[in-house]
Amino acid sequence: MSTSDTPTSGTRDNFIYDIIDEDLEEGTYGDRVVTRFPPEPNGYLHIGHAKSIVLNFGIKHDYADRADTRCHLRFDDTNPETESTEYVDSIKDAVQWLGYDWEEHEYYASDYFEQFYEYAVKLIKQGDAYVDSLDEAEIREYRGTVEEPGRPSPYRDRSVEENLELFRKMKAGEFEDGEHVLRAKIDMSSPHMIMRDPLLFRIKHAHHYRQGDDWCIYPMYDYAHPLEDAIEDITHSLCTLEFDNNRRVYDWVMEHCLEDDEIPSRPRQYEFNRLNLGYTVMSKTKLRHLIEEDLVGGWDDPRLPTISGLARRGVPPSAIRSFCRDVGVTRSQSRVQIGHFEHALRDDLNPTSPRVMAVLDPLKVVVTNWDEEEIDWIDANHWPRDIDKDETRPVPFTREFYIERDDFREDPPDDFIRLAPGREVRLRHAYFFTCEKVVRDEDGTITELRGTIDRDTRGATAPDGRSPEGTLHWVSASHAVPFEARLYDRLFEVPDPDARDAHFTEFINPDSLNVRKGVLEPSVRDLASDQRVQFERQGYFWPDPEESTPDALVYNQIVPLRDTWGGDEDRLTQDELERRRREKEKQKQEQRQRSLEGKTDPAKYLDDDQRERFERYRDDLGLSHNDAAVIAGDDALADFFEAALEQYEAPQSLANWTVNELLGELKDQTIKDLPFGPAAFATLVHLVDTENITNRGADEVFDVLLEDGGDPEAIVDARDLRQVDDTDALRPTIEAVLDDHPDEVARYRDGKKGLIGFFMGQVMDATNGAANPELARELIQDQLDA
RNA sequence: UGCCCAGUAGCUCAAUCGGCAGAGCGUCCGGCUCUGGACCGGGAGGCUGGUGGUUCGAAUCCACCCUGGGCAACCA
Repeated sequence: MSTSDTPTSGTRDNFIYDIIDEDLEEGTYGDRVVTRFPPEPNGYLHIGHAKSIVLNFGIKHDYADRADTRCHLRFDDTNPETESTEYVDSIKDAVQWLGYDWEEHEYYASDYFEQFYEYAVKLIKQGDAYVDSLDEAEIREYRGTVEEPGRPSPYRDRSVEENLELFRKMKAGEFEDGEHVLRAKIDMSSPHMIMRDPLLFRIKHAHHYRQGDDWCIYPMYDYAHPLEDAIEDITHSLCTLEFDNNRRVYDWVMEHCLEDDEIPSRPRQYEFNRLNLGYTVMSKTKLRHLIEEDLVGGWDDPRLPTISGLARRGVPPSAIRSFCRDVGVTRSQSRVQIGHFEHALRDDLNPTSPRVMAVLDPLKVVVTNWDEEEIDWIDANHWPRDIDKDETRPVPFTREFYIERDDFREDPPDDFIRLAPGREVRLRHAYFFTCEKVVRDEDGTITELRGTIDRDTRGATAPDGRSPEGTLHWVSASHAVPFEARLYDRLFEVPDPDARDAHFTEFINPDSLNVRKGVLEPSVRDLASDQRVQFERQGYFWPDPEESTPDALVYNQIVPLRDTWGGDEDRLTQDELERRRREKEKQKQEQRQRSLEGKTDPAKYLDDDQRERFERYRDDLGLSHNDAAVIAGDDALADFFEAALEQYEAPQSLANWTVNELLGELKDQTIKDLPFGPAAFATLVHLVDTENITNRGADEVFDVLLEDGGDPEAIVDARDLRQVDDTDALRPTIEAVLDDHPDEVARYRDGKKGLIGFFMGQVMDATNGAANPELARELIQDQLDA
């Protein structure tokens, strides 16, 4: 994995980049690639927004060498009631902190209010919008439900003049809130709820933080957002999956507001999966709840996933960037494990954080063979050997020092490699130490350890080559710098606190903040106040920017080191993996059962006429049950099929092509719009049946037909697609393919039989799909087994 | 039969418009080591949600079904 921001192969590739590549190739937007990050200034940004920021600004950087790129920062401030300048500023801080620069492209939706109004007037004039005077409850009622169609509002057919006049008055402030709204006139019976005449403008006599009291009508998101994109000449408008449905209105607004010549290069919306992190909450309301109830310290509490919280905790922006690139941009919902995030942090911090020693829970150790006054200043490297840096700092070794209480066990388990009575350990950078005596107070608590060091082991290596298994960090007692360490753990005890029956605060982890009074080695005084460091064997830390002072140092734990020894109970054990595998297998079984039980006959959905047709297809024409039902159930398809049948009387062949090939192309066009008719279709199928062309060749002809129409025979001749089923003609091609791929041949002969598909593909490509596949397969097999 | 989206290794994602099912993380084992860290090497882990169909060939195309999520705000 890479920690740099230069896009590396693998991490930058996602379906959006594919789309951009294609647009660049086809010149949809010339050489422009313009994205935008459009937050509403009504809350603080969190790591979920970071993913969007990294995506949008990342595109600007990644395509800079090939295209004219920009990324706008746009405040989507169309709702005066919740927005404020305070949020605008915090959002700008967050974007900058993440390392991105919007340059002069800082925009506000509220600056476009006049244009939104003008476009609305245009819609009204076109008859595409109307003023509705139903109240809120009535509008809801008229809209219907997901199962029942809506009904048109009684005001739906007001004249253009009346609508214009009312809308003007709405703007002029002549009505109260809620008296009227402006609606798009689309389709009240649409199966898509969003298209049942969506609201465009509502009346709101409210003070806007930027526009003051200039406006009393405010546009809705579905109307404003596409126009904002269009006004700014955005090319790729990226948003999260839950806006998928809204894309229909987005497209509608584009097509009804823009001029015809603007349509081809209009912005298009693409949806990607939002970031869900385990063991935390991300919604604005839940975050606000935590703060208002004093369950955390504020928006910048280091346990929060807010950008300000992460920044205060010490997470480097570069780590967030690489994490966001790592999690992937797809269309499938997902929840990312917190361990993934922590890995990204360590990966970023490891090569950039100098090592120092800190003891968080001190236990005093006295070296009985070391004088009170003697100080050995050791030149200790800030970096481990595998990092290519070598600054050092002086570390004092003295008679008394502290070690971590945890690092000593009086009665250690077998796999414990640290200090125990009579055992020798290595003191990092210093000497080997052997524990000889345990001192305790009257309660039995250990207060002190006594023992000796081996003076020959200075530099922590022994001349005789012995090497203790354990290495401990330590801090000289006489030179110790006291400090406070704040250790943070996940805020919630469950991975999905917001998806449970109980209120999410029930799952708050009581130990999410753990404060320790510890000691630091003196060299930390020489570090910059914002220097991130690794406390050896513990984790990455930095001074709290708000509360740490030179006299009272406070360090935040950014992330602990990976710990492979005991302790961590939610690590995935082998048993747990096995259990999950079994669970998954079981669920699959159950699902198989259910899906078998739920299976219905497609003929069940046919009406009487269709059923009659279905029976005729099945009984008279001998079509398979399924094909008969599919074709009979679609009137236009059935007409097409029957027309083709008059041309060429091969029912099942035509049915196969109709169902399996034609139907697949009919997702975004109708039969009427096809550039070819049933006759051409029948000819094509006939060519296949008579073995004039292969199925693969037929696919190619079909593609041409779909694109430009034409005569199949002519296409076959023009492209030289006639089937080759002559062994002598094929053999040289096959030999050439095998010669060109000696590695694959070797692997095939080694047992990787799946490669036959690869060879077939090569041969079919080489012959432009004309080779008789059965024959080709046979010949390839012969050659390979020879 | 409301509409839309998605189901690939434990997790996050790939698979060049039908042609070798792969990568990172995690896990296990080994190596290295003055951090139980980092790094290096290796292993395990898959009926591509299911059943049929089309095809020489299906994760990919078709049908039906199953599971999860989204959509019925004068929020965005």
